[in-house]
Order: sequence, then C-alpha cells, then structure tokens
Amino acid sequence: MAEPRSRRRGSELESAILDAAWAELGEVGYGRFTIEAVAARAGTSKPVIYRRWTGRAELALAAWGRRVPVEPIAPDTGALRDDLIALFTWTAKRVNSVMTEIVAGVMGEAFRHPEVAEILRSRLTGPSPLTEAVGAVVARAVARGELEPLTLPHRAARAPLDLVRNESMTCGVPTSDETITELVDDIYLPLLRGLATPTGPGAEGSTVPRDVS
Amino acid sequence: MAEPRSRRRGSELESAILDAAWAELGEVGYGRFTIEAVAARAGTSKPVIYRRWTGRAELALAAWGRRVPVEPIAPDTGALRDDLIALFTWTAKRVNSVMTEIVAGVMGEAFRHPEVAEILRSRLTGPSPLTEAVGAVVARAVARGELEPLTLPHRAARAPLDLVRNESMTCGVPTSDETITELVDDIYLPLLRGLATPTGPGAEGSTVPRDVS
DNA sequence: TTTAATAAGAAACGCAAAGTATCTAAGGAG
DNA sequence: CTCCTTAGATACTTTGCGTTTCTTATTAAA
Repeated sequence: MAEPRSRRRGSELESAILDAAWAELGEVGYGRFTIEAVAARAGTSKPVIYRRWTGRAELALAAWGRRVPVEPIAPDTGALRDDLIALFTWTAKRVNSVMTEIVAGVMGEAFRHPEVAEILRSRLTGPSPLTEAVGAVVARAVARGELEPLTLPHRAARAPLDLVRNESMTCGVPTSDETITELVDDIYLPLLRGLATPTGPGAEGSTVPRDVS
Repeated sequence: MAEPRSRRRGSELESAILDAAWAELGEVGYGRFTIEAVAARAGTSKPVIYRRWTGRAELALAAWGRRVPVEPIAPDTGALRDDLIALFTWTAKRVNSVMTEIVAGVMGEAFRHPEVAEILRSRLTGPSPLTEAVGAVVARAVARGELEPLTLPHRAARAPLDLVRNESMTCGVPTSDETITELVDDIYLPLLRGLATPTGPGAEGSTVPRDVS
C-alpha cells in the first residue's frame, strides 16, 4: 500500500482509528485485540496510535465510549413487573454484546493502570439513562399504587445494571430470559417492596412520594 | 542451576508448581503472571507445566482452587444487621485480595476458552460456605422474630457475594466499610424484608419457617 | 508564494513471553 | 538389572508490544 488516499489528520484520523478499533473489538474481541491490527485496519501505523493512547485498554475504552450514547429506554407497560422485565432485558442486550468482554479485559489490566480503572469505574457506576429509567419506572408504580412511596438510593437504582453485568461477567454467556426472570422476581421486586416498607431508614436517595402528577 | 535436589514427580511436582503459581499471583498479579516465571520459581521448566495445563488461565484457576477451602464463617451477633455486616466484610476481605484480579483476568480470556469460563462459572455461582452462612444468619433472624418467615431463593443467597464481587471488579479498589454499609442498608436488608412480605410468590429456594427448633 | 513547524506514515528494532520440539537422564515398575 | 515414563534443559518460531528513526505530506506562518 503506497498511501493511496491523502493523509488524514486530527479528529478525522482519530475517528477512523476508533472506528477501526470498534470493528476489531466486534470481530476478534478484546482478547485478541491488538494495536497492530487496529493500525492496519485504519490504514495507519502504530506510532500514530501510541501518540494518542497509552495502550490496548485506553484505546478499547475510547472506542467503546463513542458508542455509549444509545437510544434511551422508557418501558411503560402499566405493570411494575413487566416494566422491570423490559428494563432488565434491555440492559442484558446492551451488556451482552461486546461490552462484557471489554470490561473484563480492561479490568484485567486496570490493576496496573489506575487511571484506566478510574475511567471504567466512573462509566459503570455513575448516573446513566438506565438509572433514570429505573427511577421513572418505580415512580410510575408508586403513582399507580403498586408500591408504597419509597426512597430509592442510588445503589438500588444501579442494582439492575450491576446484577446483569455480574451475571454476564461471571457466566461468560448471554443472559437468558430465565435468569432475567429470576433477577426480577427473586431480587429486584423483593428489594423494591422492602424499600417501600415503613421499617426502612430512608436517609439518602431521591424520595418518590405517592403524588407524582 | 544444575538441578540440586532430586526430581519430583506426580502430585508432589504438581503441588510445587501450584504453590509457585499462587506465590506469583500474589506478588505480580494476574496481569504479569507468566508461565515462565512460574516454571522458574518452581524450579522446573515450561513443558512440564504445559503438559498439565493449557495456559495461564487454567493454571491460575488451579492455583486459586487449592486455596478456596477456607475458614468457614458463622457470625452470630444476635442482630441481623450486624450479622450481615460481618458477613459482607468477611466476603469483601476474601474477594479483595488476589481473587478479583484473577477473576477479571481469567474472564478476559474465558471468552476464547469456554471450558475455562465453565470452571469459573461453577466456582462463582454454586453453593458455598458463604451461601450456607447467609442461610444460617437469616434463619436465626427469623427465629428471633426479626424477620417474617421467608423463602430464600438461591439467587438471594448468592447476592452478597455477587454484590461484593461486582463492587470490587468495577471499582478495582478494596471495598470500603462505607460501601459495605450501603450494600447492607440499601440493598440486602430491604431485599430480605421484601422477601419476607406475604406478597412474594415464594415458589423456589429453601423455606425458612419461624420455628427453627 | 515561500518557508518553517507539525504530524502522518513506513520500517525496523529490541524485548518479552507464548507455545512447541528435541533431547537427556532420572527414578519408578517389572 | 532393564525398561518405560516423564522431568527438566535448551533452543526455536511466532506474535505483539512499545519505541526509535526517518521521510514526507499538510498546515500555518511569514
């Protein structure tokens, strides 16, 4: 290849590299994700990549990062359980694709690169469209009278993603519908009911009063 | 080194290799865990290791496996919440050491080696001393009248380990006491209370009746 | 328009570790 | 005492990392 097209620079080049990285991740997975292959696919060379990212982990996270802003989710079936099933299913679909392998692979390296771990941590635990959707679903259930008014701590709002991710990571297999049902029926619905009982302390999180009009 | 001591064979040799592997994991972590280093430390050579295990992942899992039968845990403070805190703390201590890095590292490779994933999966999700301890703690709380009689699904019994592991894996940082408190107060106690409400279906798992002798 | 700074891209390097192949000799089993 | 398994040494090929050096296209400045 004697450099057929003109040289790309700046963000154009960066986009091409990240697109190539994402394609590589999709094809060979993080396990065989190599800088060399990305460079070849992007039609550039290793130094160009190393000038921008420190290694595999950062590059993979960057490639993943551009794909994160996805379609929002807002199930509204009229029944709490159905909403939750939809929510968990949606989460599982998103988690199961490439993400799990990336997360696991990156984590394996994150112990040596604290800054990478930090990027990953903030991305996994912060507020997200999903936590918002959880809040909305719960609020609607409360409004319908399906749940007593409750306080939803951030941790509880995160829980669906945490549960699904944990499942996906430890099983290495796409999460089945049966598993989702279990997570909803055995864990999350009881958790919500427990949060809604008057016994709870309820010091933190966003209160969801009955009157949500 | 001109082979000072006599040659080891069979299980003696295997033990020496696994001990060396474990020591390596403790010192350099899974990220820099190499077959060569293990061979050198064990005073043997690579082929000997490759004759027994297929690669890093299997060797690491095998080394880890020998250490798993640990001291059992059976907190009995007289109060459910304190028991749970003790349980979660114990779990976090176990998880935080080398294990998280091994799990993350192995998972990163497991996608290419389904048999490895299967080993890992069974070890992480099956019944364990911990799930038994959870059952005992809950049973005692029920016996004391702290909880209504409830059915504890396997998934709920697994949850403490899942929650702590998830925390450890996604944060890459030793789980803090504050986090443990949150997990207990915001997730697990509400979950148990929710399971104890009459609303629950309660079709599976081991029922914990009030009358535990 | 000419010139200088910037950065892309090519090529090659040394390094580390994977995984394999070959050979030797040790220490059981008979 | 002999045979057979296999430990252990050595060396090799491969792959990918991360770096260095150099050329040259492109952009910005003069």
